[in-house]
Amino acid sequence: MQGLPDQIRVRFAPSPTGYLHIGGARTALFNWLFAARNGGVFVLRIEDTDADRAREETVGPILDSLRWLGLTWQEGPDVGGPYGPYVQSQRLDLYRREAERLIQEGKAYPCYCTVEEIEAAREQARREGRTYRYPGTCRHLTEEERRRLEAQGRPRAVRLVGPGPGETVVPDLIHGEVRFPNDEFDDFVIMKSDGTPVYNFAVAVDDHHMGITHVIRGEEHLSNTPRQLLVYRALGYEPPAFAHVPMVLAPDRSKLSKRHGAVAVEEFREKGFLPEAILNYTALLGWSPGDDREVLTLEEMVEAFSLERISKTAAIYDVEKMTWLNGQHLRRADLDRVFALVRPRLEARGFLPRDAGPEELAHARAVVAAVRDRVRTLEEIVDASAYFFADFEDYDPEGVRKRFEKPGVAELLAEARRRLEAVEPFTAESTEHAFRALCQEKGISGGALFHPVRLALTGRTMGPGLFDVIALLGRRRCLERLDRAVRFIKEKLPHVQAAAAAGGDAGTEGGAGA
RNA sequence: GGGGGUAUCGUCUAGCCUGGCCAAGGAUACCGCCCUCUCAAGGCGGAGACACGGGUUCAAAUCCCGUUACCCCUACCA
Repeated sequence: MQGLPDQIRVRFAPSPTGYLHIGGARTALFNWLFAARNGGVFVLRIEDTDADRAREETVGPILDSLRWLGLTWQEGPDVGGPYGPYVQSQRLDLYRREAERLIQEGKAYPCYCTVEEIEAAREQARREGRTYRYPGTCRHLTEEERRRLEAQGRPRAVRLVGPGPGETVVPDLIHGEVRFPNDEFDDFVIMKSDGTPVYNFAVAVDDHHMGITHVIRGEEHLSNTPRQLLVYRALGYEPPAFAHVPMVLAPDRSKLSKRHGAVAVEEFREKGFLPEAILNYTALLGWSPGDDREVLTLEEMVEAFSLERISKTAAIYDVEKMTWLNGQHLRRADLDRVFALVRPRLEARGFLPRDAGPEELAHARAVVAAVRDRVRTLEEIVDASAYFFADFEDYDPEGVRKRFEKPGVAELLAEARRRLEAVEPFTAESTEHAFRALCQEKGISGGALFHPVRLALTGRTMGPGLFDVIALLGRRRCLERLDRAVRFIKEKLPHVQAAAAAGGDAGTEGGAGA
């Protein structure tokens, strides 16, 4: 890499909203990847200068989600670092000092206009169809006027002296040079009258004082960047490089928010998503590795990452594809880790005692191994393995129609039961052998036996290979469930026997035929 | 209203800078076939897009202009 500073420093700067959503996670990931790729430092900073927002909500969940994803930071509110504190509300002195300096240098000035006065003027302008710009009322106040206004107890905000004519251009690594006419910018407030900084001021001050070299953030900040550039210029600081990444939108193309169902990383975690899948999926939202790979590990992403390969178009996030990717990672993941992740879920459902012994654990682990290839999330593993741990309630209705409502099924299942009772040892191999022999004798196909047995054993029509199911269930449970099925057919489906006797294939509502 | 950004299959994207290799590639989702005791997985196939209109050029998804749509900013929110 050439032309880059000795030490790349990037940051992720969330405000305390109480949760980390997919879009934020992706912004954090892009920063993290950029740092990792270039041997840089990833800094975490909390932007909590908005009193209203910061009050109730917390940063805790955001840090938790980041940590869970594995997007660790070298400097941040919890671990500290040489440029701390990393929470804006603890850096007020800095902002005040910088603002005062600008006032001394004539690049900013105190403003005593009240919010109400400004509101009124803005409203008036709107009625007249004009664009409101702060007229610079307080810009040329004499010392005496200032003292007088101050004496009146007027609130004192600080405004930056706006730019002269011309344009401000934002050099952006993704968008190229974006030009903004300067008459767009008036003397905007940099310090509120309550002594806290305004976002556009605080970011610029912090990014400079924290030595940030590359600002990688959402595109919604692109329009604000010229204002920040104005702050850099006034302060006499060299601005960092900017890269505005396209936004992540909800399925209805609107901005991501809680009301769109699952958008928070924490929710996906609860639903049984793997962190690497979320990382993989969000990376693909606006970035591609340059070849046709889609299932990528973090390491592979680091190796392939570059800002140049980030697209400019907003992306709508699609849970379906993320779920597919999760399945891919679930299959590739180490079985012991998957089991460790599923275990608490099994315990929560009462499928596995919390003090399970080695034998029980080994069995549960084998169940997970058998089931994980056909599901996409951890929670689905639990759903798919329920019948291995507890008796199921009902048989799948469609399965009953297709597999139980056949003449002679009860007898067939009874015979299967006898074979299972006798087979030795009780393994997948030997039971399969015994069942195939039975089919041979009866002159029926494998399916004719396997399907009803599966339904009898699991209540379902789908699942792992039947003989794996049998071995995992164990002899006792198999026999019990086969008995139960025979009873069920005889008691609940007497018409099947009757129909068999009458030689008819009783009333299934036939399809329209192709 | 003003300023800015973006526009390729439903969705995520490759291609665009360095026009021709693009009768536009991959993925997901959907449909079908194969495999198979089922469901998945896997393999194969199908359907599905260059927003619109003008240019420039022998040639445009790629360059230029305009239109439209969507998003962002325009706060003493971040």
